[in-house]
Amino acid sequence: MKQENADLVKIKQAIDSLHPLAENEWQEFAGKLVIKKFNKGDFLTRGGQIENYLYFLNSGATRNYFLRDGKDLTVDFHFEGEFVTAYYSLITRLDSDIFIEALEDTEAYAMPYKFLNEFYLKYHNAERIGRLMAEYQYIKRLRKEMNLLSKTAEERYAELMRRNPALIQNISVKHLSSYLGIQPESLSRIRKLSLRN
Amino acid sequence: MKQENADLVKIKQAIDSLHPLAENEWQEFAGKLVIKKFNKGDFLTRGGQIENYLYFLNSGATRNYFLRDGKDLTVDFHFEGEFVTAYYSLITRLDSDIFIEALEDTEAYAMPYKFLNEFYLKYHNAERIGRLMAEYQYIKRLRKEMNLLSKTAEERYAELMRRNPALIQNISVKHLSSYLGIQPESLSRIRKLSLRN
DNA sequence: CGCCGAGTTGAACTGAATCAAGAAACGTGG
DNA sequence: CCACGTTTCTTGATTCAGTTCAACTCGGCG
Repeated sequence: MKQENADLVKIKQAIDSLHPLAENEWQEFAGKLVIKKFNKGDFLTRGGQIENYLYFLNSGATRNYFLRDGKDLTVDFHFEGEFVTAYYSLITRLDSDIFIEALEDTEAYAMPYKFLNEFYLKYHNAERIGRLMAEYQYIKRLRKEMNLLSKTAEERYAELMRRNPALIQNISVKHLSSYLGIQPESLSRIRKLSLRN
Repeated sequence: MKQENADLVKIKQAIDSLHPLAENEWQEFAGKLVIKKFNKGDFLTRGGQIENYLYFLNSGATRNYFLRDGKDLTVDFHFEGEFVTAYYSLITRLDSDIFIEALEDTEAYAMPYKFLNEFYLKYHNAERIGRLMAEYQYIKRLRKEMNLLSKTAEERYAELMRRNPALIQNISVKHLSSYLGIQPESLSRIRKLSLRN
């Protein structure tokens, strides 16, 4: 009980940092949250299915990826304190191309789509949070697209290293390289070169 | 006057297709729209400035691009009946990296940021339209990122050709190639090969 | 110990970039 | 309407970043 409240504080802060909810709105929202636990390697969301949840990570880390010609291509990573979902599928109610896997043991609050949508319709504040969340997701995707268009693999790696050094510690070469849009061997070589500054 | 109403029908339809507005909401929105005309080559938005408008194109076409090492890289094209803006800057109120230029003579309705934001705050329906617009923008960016990660230049060209053949007619090789993330010479070669199927 | 998957290294290959030159299309002014 | 310069497009030759395939190293674990 105390445990659960401590976790709820984190998600409440994450929401309030976008836009504050009135107390009754928050209570209603929190009442619909479902706790979910995933072991390393489990799927939060599978490709070919419709996304039914918006997740908030209490602990752990996840990877959003898709498959193409048997290859596994990483779109994004998420960590404790962040929202995750197969956003495209959540919005469109079409089958997801995106898989979300737990990179380590992960605990999340899940908000079912049905309630999320009702919540958007019922409360203007909720709708605003939905807008801000979508806008924030948009910005992430645009930045990454701009990087892919304008930078070499080496520059993309250097930038990632600068902006998110923790990521480079914890994520496998295989996953990092597919996030950067290159092969593991190439990342390995880039790393070797970048060591001697 | 009749002319103006004819144009307003288009933007009203575009909005209603996201989510309908009440009559009074629409009247208030329409009252804030400013007509702007651009000659071919004019800028709707310049890099280094804060985006102050959400545009709706009554006619014409635009290109969103950014500069890097003197190179000019295309993020997106927009045509009659679509909304355009330097979305990142509009949202964050930070300087835009994105330039928007008119590819031909273009007429647009412009909604000033100040009013747009007030409109979001004042009406739940408006906020919802803002959310849906952001979600739609997100989807476009995700799709393009997935293409850049997973497909060769040739595949990206073939897909674009399939989905948007008009674009290939009207847009210069220089702009199309930078949208695809390749050099004009490469696109020229891809085109030659794809002629003999 | 010995296996196994992840990471690294090497060598050959390839898709696309770059550099350079020519051809076609375009606009502007006479 | 033509002539000119300018930009855009194409083609060729070369280079290069990153891929592919294969072999080897390393650390963890049964």
